[in-house]
Amino acid sequence: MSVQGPSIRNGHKAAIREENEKAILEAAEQVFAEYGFSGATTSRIAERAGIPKANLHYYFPTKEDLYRRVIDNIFNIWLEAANSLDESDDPRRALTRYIHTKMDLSRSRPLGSKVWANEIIQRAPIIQDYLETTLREWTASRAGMIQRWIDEGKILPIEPRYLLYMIWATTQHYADFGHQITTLNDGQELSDEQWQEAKRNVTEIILRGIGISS
Amino acid sequence: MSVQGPSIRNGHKAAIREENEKAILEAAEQVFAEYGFSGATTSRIAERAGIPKANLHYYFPTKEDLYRRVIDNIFNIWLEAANSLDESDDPRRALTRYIHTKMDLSRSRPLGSKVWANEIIQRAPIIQDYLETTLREWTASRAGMIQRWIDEGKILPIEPRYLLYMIWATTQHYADFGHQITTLNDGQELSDEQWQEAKRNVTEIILRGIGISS
DNA sequence: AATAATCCTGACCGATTGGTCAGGTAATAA
DNA sequence: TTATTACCTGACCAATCGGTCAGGATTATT
Repeated sequence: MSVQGPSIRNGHKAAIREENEKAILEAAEQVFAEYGFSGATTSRIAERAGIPKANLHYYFPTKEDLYRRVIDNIFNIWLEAANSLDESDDPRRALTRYIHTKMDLSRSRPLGSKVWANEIIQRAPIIQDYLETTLREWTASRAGMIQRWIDEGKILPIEPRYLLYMIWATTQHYADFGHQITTLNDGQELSDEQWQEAKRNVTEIILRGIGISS
Repeated sequence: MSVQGPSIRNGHKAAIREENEKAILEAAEQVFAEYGFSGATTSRIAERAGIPKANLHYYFPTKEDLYRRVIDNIFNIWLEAANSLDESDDPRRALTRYIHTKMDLSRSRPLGSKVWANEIIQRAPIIQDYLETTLREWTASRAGMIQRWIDEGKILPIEPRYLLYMIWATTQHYADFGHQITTLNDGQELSDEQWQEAKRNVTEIILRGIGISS
């Protein structure tokens, strides 16, 4: 978190590495988000990072290595955000916090969401193992949590999985389809007020939809 | 709709053309859905259509021509489905029908949805004009319709646009993220029963969410 | 039967792809 | 100071890209 002349003072080399890797990863996220894995080119990424292509391949030997690192970053950010579901045992509080967190991520890190979307649309050629391990476990555990709320009569009986899908779909839509939303907003990105309103609407509809009266 | 030895009898040439164009468009939808515009290659499309690449370029001079035709098909199908919103003035009936239609389309034509998703993620380089004309008009008109329901007290006050986005996001998620859903379903595609359950859950949560009691 | 129109395709084009490599420069360790 | 290590990059590679083209094969028109 600390901001200081690159890296720990001492280690000019280390600082250079850190700086370049960061620039490359940022550029890669942009290009992968926009063109998908196959459509992205390493020369375009290098250009956007402001370095020669050969230098990019010095840090990341193959395009796939770079792609994996980008996906890794995103997945970890999402996993962290996912914890917001656990911080309360009250469904209203837990779900409100989770939906808000995901909406905020769609606004602050739309590129990550797009890379993920591209990867899934392409049938997850690279990260299938994530889906089958971490994501599957996470989903099962949270579905169980929601089921308990149902059993305790805190929310109406619905299939937990389909509720989770709805939350993912709706929140990530604001990142993945941001361009469409902007166009339908007369070419203007959603203002702070509109974003607040969207969050409120999404949260209210879903909560009320599962029987949590506002 | 009629099935008969290719084309209208008479015109063997016309029949051949019809057959080949269809094969190419089908193959193109698959490949564009999976790889996006930049990632798709004409040779891969030709291969999947079972013809030489040069023959593909005989029917569709450029990759962009072919892509436009694919997008055109999808957009028209969606527009037609969109009419299901208008066939009733009762919000429950109209929205139920619309949601069901979109869910059915996500199941029967997931590739079209994926091509659209790819295009929007890439900021709609090809079809921006559709967004700014047809889609903008359609959205404004339906938002007005929903607003009228609100004014008449038939549904709770929400911003119509965000309701539409939620419907699009949730229904299209079952196409675009179908692979993720399948993986989380232990590698099995959703069965007929699960699909029915998903449709019912989605519809109920959204309707109840805007104040239409079930 | 002759002519015209359409369908078809192997071979080819310049441009771009992901990736390599030899050799140079700058920082660190001895 | 002298090795040693790490960083950097122009030039290059085979493979593939979107697209062309000459010319052969079929079908339609006269």
